[in-house]
Amino acid sequence: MSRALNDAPHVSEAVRRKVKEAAAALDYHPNLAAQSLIARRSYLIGLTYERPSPSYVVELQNGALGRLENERYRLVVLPFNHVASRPEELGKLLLRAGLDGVLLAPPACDQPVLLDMIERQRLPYARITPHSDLDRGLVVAMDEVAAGHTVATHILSLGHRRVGIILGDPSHAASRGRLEGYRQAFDEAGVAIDDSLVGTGDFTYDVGYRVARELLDGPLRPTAILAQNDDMAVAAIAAARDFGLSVPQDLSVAGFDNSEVSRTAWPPLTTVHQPVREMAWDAANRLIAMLDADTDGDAPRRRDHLHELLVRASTAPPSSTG
Amino acid sequence: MSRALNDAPHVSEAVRRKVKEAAAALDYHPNLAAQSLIARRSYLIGLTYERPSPSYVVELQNGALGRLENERYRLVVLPFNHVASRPEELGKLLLRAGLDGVLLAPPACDQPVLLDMIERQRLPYARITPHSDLDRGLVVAMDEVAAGHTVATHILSLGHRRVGIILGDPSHAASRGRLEGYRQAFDEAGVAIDDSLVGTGDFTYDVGYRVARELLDGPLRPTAILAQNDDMAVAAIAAARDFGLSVPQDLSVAGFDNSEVSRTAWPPLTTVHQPVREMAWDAANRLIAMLDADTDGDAPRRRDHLHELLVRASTAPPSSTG
DNA sequence: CCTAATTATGTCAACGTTTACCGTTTTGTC
DNA sequence: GACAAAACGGTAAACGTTGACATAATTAGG
Repeated sequence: MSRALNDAPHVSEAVRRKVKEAAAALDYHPNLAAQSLIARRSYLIGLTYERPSPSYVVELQNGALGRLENERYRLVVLPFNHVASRPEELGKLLLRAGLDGVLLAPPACDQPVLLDMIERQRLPYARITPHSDLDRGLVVAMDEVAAGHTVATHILSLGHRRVGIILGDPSHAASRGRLEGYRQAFDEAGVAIDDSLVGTGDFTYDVGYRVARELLDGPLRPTAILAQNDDMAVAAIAAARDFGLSVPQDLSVAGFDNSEVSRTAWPPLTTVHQPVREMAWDAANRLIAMLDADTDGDAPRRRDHLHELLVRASTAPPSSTG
Repeated sequence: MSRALNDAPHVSEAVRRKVKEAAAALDYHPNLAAQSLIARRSYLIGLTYERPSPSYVVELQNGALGRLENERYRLVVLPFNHVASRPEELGKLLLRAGLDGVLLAPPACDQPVLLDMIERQRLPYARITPHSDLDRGLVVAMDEVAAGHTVATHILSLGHRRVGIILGDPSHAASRGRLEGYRQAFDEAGVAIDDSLVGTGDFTYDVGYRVARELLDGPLRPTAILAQNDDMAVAAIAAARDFGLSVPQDLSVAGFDNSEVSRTAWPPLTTVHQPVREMAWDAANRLIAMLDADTDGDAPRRRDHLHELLVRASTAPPSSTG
């Protein structure tokens, strides 16, 4: 009888114990489908993301799992590539997955079409570091502009003036936000951004490597490179090595994300710590709070997490010969 | 009516079309809990693994997801640390998760207690690269001994004789298997393994770094290091740098796994490609074949995948001064 | 044109829980 | 010891599908 196992009131201790013993003896496990059916809950939380670096995915996942650990909720992973070009497909996938709620990482969290779909079906969702429509749904954010500003200021204050920039995938709004932060820092320092030193990557090592080579091979070789994630920053270091440049003496390189590779690279990367794990935890936390409360009115809908500049060995003042 | 939507026979085209239109208009989605209840299936596949490198996790996950992509099955991730010391807890977790089947990565796949539990509850499972009880359950394997043999032979054939070894976590049977392969190769070459040059790591960068420093600081500095995964191999390169040794001139380093870091490290690592993604795909494939067939008799229970030695720039013959 | 076969549609039990309800027993109070 | 109140245990409806079965409508064959 369900009352005994679920510690409901109005049941004697003796009976409760006997039932629990019998259940244990028979290795009885309640049927989750039946429970779901009656509770109108699947106790499944979805996590959708798009092909970024392994360390990012794992951080994201671990953050969410950390919050779910002692809950009934389970995490279903639903990676999906090229959301920008086919948001409805992802929407269908999510709606068919029978989820109670979904965590949307970039760039899916910035697809209005997708948000429309899942709102229409009343599927609760939390957005991790979105960059548009910040008033929609639960939002867990990092101020990308401020983060970009911080790292660019670091480079400029070291004295660099010819600064190369490797942008991330243009479909990720993070790329634009960080660039905007760079711009502000450059403006404040009275330095102009040289468009010929701005290259577009896609957050992968390989493309980052190609773009870095182009920057270093150009007429105005930069003395520093701002890469929009760590993988591309590591690629820039590899490219520098090809040109016989040592980091940070001949070229400073700064990354973004504080991923594992930024620690294990040589030299260790100056980077910006994105508290991905904490943000994912927070997103899961707020999502399940909303699910369990069965109300979505009161809680603050947006929460900002702080970035942190980690100055390591890959940045230094430009050499006098530079 | 379910007949119309599920394309069952005995329903007129006209009715079928009308029902489907109405369903689409109302954004109707069948309730998965009710379907699960009657089908006695949750259409959930679990994946459990233990805190290894991000790239390994992502490969594993992507392999499994690749197979599940166009199936009804969804993937639930269930990482779990320190299985060796508490296998029953993982067993309970898995049994309570309401899964149709589970993919077990190391070291969970080598816990007899765990296998006993999930067998008793008739939870189908596939084991990815297990090392003991190879006749239990569905097995997707790589011959670790052969792989260890291959990489050790490579190092020996370059002429190295003083070879340091950094083992992985002892609770992973892979560590023992690879070491056994090293032994065979050393025996064949008539070279003895110097126990003072064997250190025990745990597959992490940090511990690998510490162990590598100890090896390089000892009385008999090795001319080559065999690390049992790439993260520790990269750590060994960093340690070598601390001692003013360049790789591969003064020290050869070989890793294991062909993880992303092995490509992006400098110099790029000689390593052994473990077809993790393919094995995970295969494990998922065989598992769902078993689930869908509702029989577990006929298919071969074990399948071996091939390793591949990738010789890159981190290994070279020992310098004459060595 | 009638019967039989075929095809289409409607009905209802079943899946395994939870919860509300109702009847019974125990406990407490005067 | 009688009564009210509280505690307990049993029963049955409900959750949203599927699939077996029954019934109704159509078609084919004699």
